[in-house]
Amino acid sequence: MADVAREAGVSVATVSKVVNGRYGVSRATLEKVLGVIADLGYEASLGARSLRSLRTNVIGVLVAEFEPFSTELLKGVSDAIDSTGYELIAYSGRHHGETVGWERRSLVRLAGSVIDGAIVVTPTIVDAEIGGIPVVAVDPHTGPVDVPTVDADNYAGGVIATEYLLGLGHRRIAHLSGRPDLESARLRERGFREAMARAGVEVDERLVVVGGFRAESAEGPARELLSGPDRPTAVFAANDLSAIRTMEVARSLGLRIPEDLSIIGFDNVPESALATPPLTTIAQPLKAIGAAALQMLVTMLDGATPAPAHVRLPTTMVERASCRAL
Amino acid sequence: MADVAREAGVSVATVSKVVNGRYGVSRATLEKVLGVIADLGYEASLGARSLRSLRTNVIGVLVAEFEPFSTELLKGVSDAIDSTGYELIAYSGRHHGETVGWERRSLVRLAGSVIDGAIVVTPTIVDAEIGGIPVVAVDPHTGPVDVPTVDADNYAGGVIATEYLLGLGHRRIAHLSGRPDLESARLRERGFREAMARAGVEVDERLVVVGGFRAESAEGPARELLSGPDRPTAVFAANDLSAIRTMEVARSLGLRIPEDLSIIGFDNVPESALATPPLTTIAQPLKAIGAAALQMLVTMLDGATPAPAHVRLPTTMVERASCRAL
DNA sequence: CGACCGGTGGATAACGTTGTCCACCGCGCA
DNA sequence: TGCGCGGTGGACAACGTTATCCACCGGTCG
Repeated sequence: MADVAREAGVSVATVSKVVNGRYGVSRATLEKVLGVIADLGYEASLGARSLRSLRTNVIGVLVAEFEPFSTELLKGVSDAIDSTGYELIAYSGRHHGETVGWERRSLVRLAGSVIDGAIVVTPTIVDAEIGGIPVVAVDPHTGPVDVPTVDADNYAGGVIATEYLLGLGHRRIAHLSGRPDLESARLRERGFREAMARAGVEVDERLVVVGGFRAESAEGPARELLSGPDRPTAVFAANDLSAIRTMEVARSLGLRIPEDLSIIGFDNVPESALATPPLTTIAQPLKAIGAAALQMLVTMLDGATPAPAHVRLPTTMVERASCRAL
Repeated sequence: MADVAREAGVSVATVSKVVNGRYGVSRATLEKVLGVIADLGYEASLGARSLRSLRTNVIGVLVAEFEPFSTELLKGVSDAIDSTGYELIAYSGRHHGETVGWERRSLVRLAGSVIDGAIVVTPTIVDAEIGGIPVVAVDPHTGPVDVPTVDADNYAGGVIATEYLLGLGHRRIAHLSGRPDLESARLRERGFREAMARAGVEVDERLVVVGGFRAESAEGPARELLSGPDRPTAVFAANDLSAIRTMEVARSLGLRIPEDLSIIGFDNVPESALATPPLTTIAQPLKAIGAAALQMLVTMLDGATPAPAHVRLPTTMVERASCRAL
């Protein structure tokens, strides 16, 4: 900045004013300084700026890991950020095998020097303010908290999936549930039970088993479910990964899909469209979730309180070929 | 830091020494200070630190966009970084529709205040040093440059794929090539031609068409290739996306795979395993590439020159079910 | 017994920016 | 003509950290 000032024949203070679009500088000086900045390719030091002004115009997205879910979300945030004037960095905090407290530590480190606010996409929840910066949580897995949140309507998704199967005439419907410690999984199961109850169909508890959210963890329970004496005609799996694995298990048991068994998943991951047969599933509007979270965070950065503090976006069904009418 | 110093009854200078593991602090003071730091949850301000010491211990990965390719690579870097003592941030630079120069601008902004070095995963290449920080390029698309680079052996991959098809007895082999402006695509085609020449099989130029790297761009050329009078018995597609679309086109033309047409792809994207039939393809060691790039960058950060300056990792074939012997 | 030396901790000056004053200059109005 | 005022630019002190000194203290060696 000193270089720019010298080259333009003004003081650093004036350059600072120009850079920050402050009032009190004549048009002639403004253009002169702007010209020099362009010539020299000057970029303000983020560190020094934040040190002084406590603002960096950068927001961070903290993810547990870079996988399809968080990546798609990131894309949503990335698309939406252009209009806000903020920059975006993504940050994966899990390190050194520490499993607890890393979110907080990661956030604190960047807060107050690199980022003005954060969107956290992690299972364990944090406070509404960490290191003095506002935080929005996406898909919080641990129930109601005081942090502003954005998530998909997992409950409604469970209802939609179940009602779809009921509408196709199925009555013996199994639910391969997700990780019981995660709120999203519990909500999907609640939706399932609610839809069954509303339709007056009793849930056979032997048909509700925990499958987790990974293919491997679902394999055993799926096999158990399908090799019993009185097997279901349809399965609502808590996510696509377990649904796809369930299809494979079914095939290995000689069951055809959807002729002998209907399966519906949750999440609409890219693979589900390519599975054999293509998987009918419930889609989460990941990009919209990312965009909404960003919007809330920007509101908070402007000093306002986002209303509502908890946004729940609708889930929709993607009908493919893994279910059939009974 | 002042708080910590007061609480521990020492000066800020001493706290700084403790934080940085500098010599000249007694064990007693060390532990005292460490204890207070833990109590207060103190985290050094990255901005201030870099302002003074020109080091942040953070390296950045600059990607054009968050898609499967860069995400997998990111995971490789992320896995490898634990042992280095550096932190990782990812950064997507494309903004506001600017298509040129954004890499440089993004890098300069973060350089010198946030990151100590960068791994760039972008098509257009940059200088070896930007804003004074070292840079490693991954999969540079524009041929030899003076930046240290890491990429997969696209040429050998082309050879392997073609020789595989030749070994299955195919002679009329088509190549659906990638974006001609990208070095990786040209190398894959070179590998194809070399393998054909070595086997003494002449390339029918009508069977070499540009398909690009996206499913949509490949559809037309694929259809043209397969509906001609003297259609090929095998297709080597420049990437999996175009290969999968080619399979769909083939099916729509009444061709069975692999009975009537063998297809091999490139990249081994997750979808390829789930395609119908599962796609035989050439895999790039994405995680290894990320890890190698990180290793080179760390070497450069230590002041050394990485040797060799260009690392080329081997591609391997993943044999699935989309090819058969003639 | 005195000087030196290793070991320890502190004072202090940067690093590059921004916000707050303050000074100056020319013009209009009393 | 003198005073005030708006418009412009600059001086200067922070922000939180680190590197470079420098001071002190106890012990040891000559």
